[in-house]
Amino acid sequence: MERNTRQRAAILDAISRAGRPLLPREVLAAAQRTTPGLGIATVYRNLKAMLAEGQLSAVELPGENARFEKSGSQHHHHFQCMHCQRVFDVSGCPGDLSRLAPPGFAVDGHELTLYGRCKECL
Amino acid sequence: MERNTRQRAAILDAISRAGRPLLPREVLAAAQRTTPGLGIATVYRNLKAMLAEGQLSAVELPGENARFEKSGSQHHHHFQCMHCQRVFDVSGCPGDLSRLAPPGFAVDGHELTLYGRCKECL
DNA sequence: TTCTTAATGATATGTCCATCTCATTAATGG
DNA sequence: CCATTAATGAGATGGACATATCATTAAGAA
Repeated sequence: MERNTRQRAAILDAISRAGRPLLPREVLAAAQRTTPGLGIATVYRNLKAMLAEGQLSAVELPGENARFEKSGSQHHHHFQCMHCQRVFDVSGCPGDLSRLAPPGFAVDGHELTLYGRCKECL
Repeated sequence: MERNTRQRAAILDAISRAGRPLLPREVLAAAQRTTPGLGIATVYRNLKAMLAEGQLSAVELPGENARFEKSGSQHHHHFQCMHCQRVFDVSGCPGDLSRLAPPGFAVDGHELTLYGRCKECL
């Protein structure tokens, strides 16, 4: 990944514009609007590369494949719409949750997912 | 699933004794101790059936396959050890998290996963 | 105990996602 | 503008999990 290709730019642009974590197939669909002919293999290749470079972050939700969003935003969590299945960022965080763990367990991270209906699906 | 087979009993017993959510392959391994020859297909069949009957509940964690635990326990969350990968129940809950969602979004559920080291892996 | 047939066990098959292969295309250096 | 070769696109292949198939076994009724 040493060249700036149209495809790579289109992929990053698609994720940036979305403003929410996208599945590889969503990235493909979005990027194909500016770059017809774009292949799924190229999407996976670039997602993997940009992940390694730290340009993108992976978002894993229960029972879902990894989604990708731009890195840089601070600690946050996610909301999944139970109707359209799309995932959105949520800014807040309940804070320290160590107290919830059983005695003798060391907590050093957490993931939180909210479920419900997004604005468009209400 | 209308008959009480040794296999079915062994599967439920394995999950009960574990006291934590088990992966299908963990269920197989545990149940084979009392029922050698038990097949993975039987495990999947019975997990699915007991899930449908409400006897078991599925536990989905980010990036993980579904695990299974006995139903009945009240609202709770899970802890995954980053060393042994095992999953444990945690009793508490941070409470109402609706406030975290973006305006116009309706929250009606949440999942929380804690990560760290379990007692045995510290 | 015998009979009926649901359930099992071994393995084939299916599914979904991700990666690999390789001929072709196109991004940079000169 | 050319030459070099990284990157792409199409499709094959891989891998992990889950389900389907079917001959065999065994649970439960009589």
